[in-house]
Amino acid sequence: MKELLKTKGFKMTPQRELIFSAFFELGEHVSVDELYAKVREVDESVGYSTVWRNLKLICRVGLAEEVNIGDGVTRYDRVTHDPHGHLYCRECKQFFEFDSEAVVDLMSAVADRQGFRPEGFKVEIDGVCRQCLRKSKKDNRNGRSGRSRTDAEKASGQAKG
Amino acid sequence: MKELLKTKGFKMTPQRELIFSAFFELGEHVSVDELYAKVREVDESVGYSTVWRNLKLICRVGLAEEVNIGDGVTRYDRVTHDPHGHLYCRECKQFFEFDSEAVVDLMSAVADRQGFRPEGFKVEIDGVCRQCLRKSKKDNRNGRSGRSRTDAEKASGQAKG
DNA sequence: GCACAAATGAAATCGAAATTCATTTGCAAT
DNA sequence: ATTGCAAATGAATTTCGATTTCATTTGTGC
Repeated sequence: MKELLKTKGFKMTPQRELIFSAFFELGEHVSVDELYAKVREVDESVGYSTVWRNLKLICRVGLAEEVNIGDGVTRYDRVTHDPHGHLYCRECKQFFEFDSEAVVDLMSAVADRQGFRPEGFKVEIDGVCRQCLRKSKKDNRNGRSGRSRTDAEKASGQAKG
Repeated sequence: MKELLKTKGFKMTPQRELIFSAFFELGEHVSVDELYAKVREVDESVGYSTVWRNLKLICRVGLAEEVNIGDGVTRYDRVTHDPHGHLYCRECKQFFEFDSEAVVDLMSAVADRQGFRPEGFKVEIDGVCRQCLRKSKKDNRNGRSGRSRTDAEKASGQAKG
């Protein structure tokens, strides 16, 4: 690791070491804030911008890549040997992963057909996960209803959503 | 269209009508700014927030959905009957599209396997498009080189990227 | 040790997204 | 056509994540 950085002209500092290892201890889909919190558990003095810059650095050297699901927060995924896609549950806001040889094959087939050189892909399926499906079924049985705001009310910017 | 809105409790206004039709005149991957510009060509008095809110409304009623490629700008895609994926060229920053029955099938297969109810999916392949591949080959032949900044220089936040 | 580029931390800045608020407008019921 | 009122509008503002600035400190090669 240290060598990977050195050969590219980067220095190794205590903060950097801490940030890197913290990133790899956390799972996938790490946001800057999450990483920052994790790092601060160990060393209170590390600055936010240092965490941010090092997260970018981790990407730059090819150990992670950005993931965007559209909630306004960029997350970072460790680059593994097996590419994967994401299932995102709209109810519980959680990520699930899936690996699929088939997806990879399909992606390259599609790219090939258009003379496109693929360098990476992102596959995201939005929906509702098993747990939440169960839960909402139960809620329906118990007769949960009560809508408080009309569609129009929600659409206008009059209240926090 | 007018009816679709009415049934959901929304009113039709001149601005809304203009914004909706402008959105559908523009192609895919429309940003708020693009739509705003388009709308202002016709009516100088329409406000930015009105455009923004109506673009959200278009999504809310299911006629469009957000697309995020990670460049910090949210774009909106018209929802068509045939779902599609995106090819994004890292060189020219352009989008290309592809349709594929196979992708859809694969997506639902993956979701099924995990008891996940899919409501939508996003497939993005990043890479380099045909044109840019050609261009970079040519550049190489002409001996373009010259690096001005080290990796470390680019990684630190000292200069605009 | 010395030189010097790289790295750091605090604060400032940027920009897209979202909201506030005073005012206007669509439209359903008179 | 008038009226009541929620929805819609536009300008300005706020929010908030991402990114940069800058003065200072720190690694590394010599």
